[in-house]
Amino acid sequence: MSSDQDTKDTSAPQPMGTVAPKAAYHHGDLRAQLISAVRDLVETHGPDGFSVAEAARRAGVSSAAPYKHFKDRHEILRGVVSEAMDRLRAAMEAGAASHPHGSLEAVSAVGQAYVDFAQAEPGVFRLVFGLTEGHENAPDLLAKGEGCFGVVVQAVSACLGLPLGDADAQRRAYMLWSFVHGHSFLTIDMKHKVASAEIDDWDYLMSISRAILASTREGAVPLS
Amino acid sequence: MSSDQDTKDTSAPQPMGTVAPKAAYHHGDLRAQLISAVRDLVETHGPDGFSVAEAARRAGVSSAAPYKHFKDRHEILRGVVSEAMDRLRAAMEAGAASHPHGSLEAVSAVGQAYVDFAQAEPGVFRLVFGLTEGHENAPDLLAKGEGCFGVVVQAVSACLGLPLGDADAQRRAYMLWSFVHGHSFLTIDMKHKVASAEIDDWDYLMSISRAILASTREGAVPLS
DNA sequence: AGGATATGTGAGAGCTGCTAACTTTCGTCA
DNA sequence: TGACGAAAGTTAGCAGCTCTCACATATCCT
Repeated sequence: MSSDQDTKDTSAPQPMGTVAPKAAYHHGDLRAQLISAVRDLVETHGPDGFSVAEAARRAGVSSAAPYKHFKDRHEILRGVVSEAMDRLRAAMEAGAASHPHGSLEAVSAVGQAYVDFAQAEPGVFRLVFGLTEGHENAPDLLAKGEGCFGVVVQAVSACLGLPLGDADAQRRAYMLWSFVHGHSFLTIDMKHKVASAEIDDWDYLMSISRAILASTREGAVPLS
Repeated sequence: MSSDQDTKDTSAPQPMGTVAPKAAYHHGDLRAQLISAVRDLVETHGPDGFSVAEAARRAGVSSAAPYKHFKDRHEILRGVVSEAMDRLRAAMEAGAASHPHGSLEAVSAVGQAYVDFAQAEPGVFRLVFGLTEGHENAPDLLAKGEGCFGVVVQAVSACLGLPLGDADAQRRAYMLWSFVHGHSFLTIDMKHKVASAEIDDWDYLMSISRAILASTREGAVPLS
């Protein structure tokens, strides 16, 4: 029930020519619109500089309306995070798919998608990894997180020619992930500061991928 | 003026035997005590689950008192961050100093200190790297951030036998840092979840350090 | 049609951030 | 020594936010 991000488009009950998103009397899809509004707010005013009241105002409803769709302010945030993780995963998969299966480039592209996301939506990115309240009680978010990690594992395994469950592939995927994650964070934290400024992401990612993956049996990166 | 973290200990004007931090009539060091209270709150209730009212309550003063020391709630947070960065830097330097100068172990120890800090104070750690409001207007925090990075650069440069300004050392230091940063974040985010759980930090860090630093001229990690 | 249900509104309780005006304490200097 | 000004605290209070409750309205199902 209550499927997320319903682009299901309730298909205007009355074909009255109201321009566009004003739509239905009973509003139609407040939920999606609220999430969208909150995403904007988080992006512009930072993760804590958001209020459900303001979001409601932007959606053109009373400040009590949101509570018909979310029990908490935290649940709204979780909704935003959930939607964001879906997009992140999609971007990662698209990145992997845009290069030959099993290639080093495919691995790098997954990382690039990650970095791109962080740079394009730093506020949301921080929100995704800054959730503390309700995080524990949100198995769906954890599942999506593992799903994202799964994309990395898949690309890495393919590149190494190892089966999906392989422990070594898993470890290297984690190494890669923590690398990309850290780079993403540092990048958005001091956007135009410090030495990191003039790093070319793609070269950087390729270097790292090569360093971590290029030599499984040559032991250049001896794990454990 | 208004030096931060004054451990300057106003040395009880009246040597009345009040046990300890109750102290002076005019309270003595509200500022430090507020920062401490907020640190606790951030740690237990998450970065946004803090209120200056609650902090004031804990310090035993009225809810208006904090505004004699900080203009904003944000400024209090910045105070906490500032203090935390001092401790982080001290820990990193201590880590480096506990191993031979220029050794790979010294580099790893810097990373270990970082990870330890993140695990010991996940809330504060997230706060440090999650600040958005006032971050721009806080050159002191940026300076401290670069100071921490400087510790890494120093250890790496020493390990590689390169001068302090060297660009290659700088880049490798950044790689290392982003790695450690990412690992720290992922570790605290899914403390007891996902594959990463049973990673031994020290082995992990040594592997990474070796991979990134061991071969400057052999080009195992060809940068740019 | 008619009730059940989902989705909206308005009023309001309780908390918070922050300011203003007042009071107490401390340091300082004539 | 005592008066004065600044520092540091207090109470009162406004505005804004979260969330709830009772009520209104639109939609759906039979």
